[in-house]
Amino acid sequence: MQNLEGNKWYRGRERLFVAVDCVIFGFDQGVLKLLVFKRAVEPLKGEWSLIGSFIQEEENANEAAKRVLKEITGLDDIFMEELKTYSKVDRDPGARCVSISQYALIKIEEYDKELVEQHGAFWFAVDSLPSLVLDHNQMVVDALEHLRHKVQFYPIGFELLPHRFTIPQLQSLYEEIFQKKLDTRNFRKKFFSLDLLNKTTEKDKSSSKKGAYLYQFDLKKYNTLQQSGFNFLLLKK
Amino acid sequence: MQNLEGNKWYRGRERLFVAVDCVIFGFDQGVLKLLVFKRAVEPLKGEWSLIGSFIQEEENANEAAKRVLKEITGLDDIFMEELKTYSKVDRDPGARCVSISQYALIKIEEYDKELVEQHGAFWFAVDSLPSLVLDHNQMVVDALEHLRHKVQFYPIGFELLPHRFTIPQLQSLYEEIFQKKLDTRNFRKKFFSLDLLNKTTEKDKSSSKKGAYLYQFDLKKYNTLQQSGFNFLLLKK
DNA sequence: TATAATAAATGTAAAAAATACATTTATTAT
DNA sequence: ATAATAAATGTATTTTTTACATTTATTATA
Repeated sequence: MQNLEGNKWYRGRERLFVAVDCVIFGFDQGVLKLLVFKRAVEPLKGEWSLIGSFIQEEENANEAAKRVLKEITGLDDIFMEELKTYSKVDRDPGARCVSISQYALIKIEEYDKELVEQHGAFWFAVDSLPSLVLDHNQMVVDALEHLRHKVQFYPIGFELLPHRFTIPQLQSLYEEIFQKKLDTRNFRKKFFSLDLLNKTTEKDKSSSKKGAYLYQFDLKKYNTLQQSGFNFLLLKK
Repeated sequence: MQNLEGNKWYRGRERLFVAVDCVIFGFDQGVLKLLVFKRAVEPLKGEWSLIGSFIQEEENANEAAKRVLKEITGLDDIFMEELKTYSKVDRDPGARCVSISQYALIKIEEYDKELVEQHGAFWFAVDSLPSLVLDHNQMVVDALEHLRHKVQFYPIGFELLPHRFTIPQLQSLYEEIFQKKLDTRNFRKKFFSLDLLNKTTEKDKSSSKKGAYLYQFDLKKYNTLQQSGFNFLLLKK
């Protein structure tokens, strides 16, 4: 980093605390959940909060968020994107602090349950969240809105499902995200027409006698299609 | 602001410079343009740049961006939204600085031309921009991608047009944004079916002998429709 | 004052996509 | 063998999208 002495441009400018906060979604048995965190330290000890961190010297915002996610869940290599910046002057009564929210979609059966417990983190259904500190409830509302929009145009739903999943699981994910029942026949027709699912020969019999075939999302095919101007667009209405 | 002495939480945390940078779009005679700025002061004097500012003590990011926009263009009450945060450690060689990009859509005939000139700002067609400082070209690329997406789902195109505009103007705006010729008949049919345009009795004869009727966007109607789960969705492909 | 020139405005038929809707199938437990 | 359960499937109707060419209003000029 360059020596700033004598550089009028930076001299006297305010510097702010800059944090990231992670909105971590999981999909558990038909329910969309969020990982929230009971603060063990002051300030705001004992209150529910998203998981966050100040940005450190040697990392950018996304790296900070990934670091936090790794610390809490043990998970690496997760779908995570910046959402929005929260910069209201008084949003944090402790100090002037800007927070960059990042949302993550995780496969709920893969995270390290012990680690999560150690960090005082819990899963809540998104529709029955407790009151969170600062503007964290707003962050969740914004993240949900974004998720609902984005999931229609990009195949990110798979990030919330196991590597192999059934069509009923996939449908229930979309039903949960859109808060709307979908027709089985039309859902399948639509999804199969996209030609992005590979059927395996195995069935998941955990929720029926007949069992439902397991499928995998074909990311390579998607990438190829997308490059040629393909539109994922799942639901019109 | 609370006294932080004794508050372990903040003590020793790094503080960063936080700036906003404005990606200002305008639509001028069929061409999508961007307002860029020749720096008059060090550092990077003489180079092309987006217009930005450090966030000040008493303002949030959006307020900072609106302040800048007002200073440069004289315009108030402009469509402006946060886009993305740029936080790479070395993005600014002068100091560790995070920038929040904000994009604005302005009606190009309304800004204060003298003010703009005074500030060394110029309009460039987006497809022939000069090289900009830091990661500002990336900001523009990201803003364009966002604009292309958003304009399909939200009626923000009108922010770039005069209050009253013709259908040919509207169509050329979409053609310019999507970089694609559209069919006049289908374009009109689609737009009229949305029922969001009010036809006036006046014509604009500046580009044809016959003249084209002037229309206005009906924001109230849009708001009502949107609340009842309406989908703007302009183009499928 | 007729004609040429110019961009604006319009309609229809065919193809594709979305929707509504009910039965059969595979398997397990009794 | 039968009952129970969730998975899987097909078709007809409606809606939306697409492709495509001519007429209209006006001004300038011959």
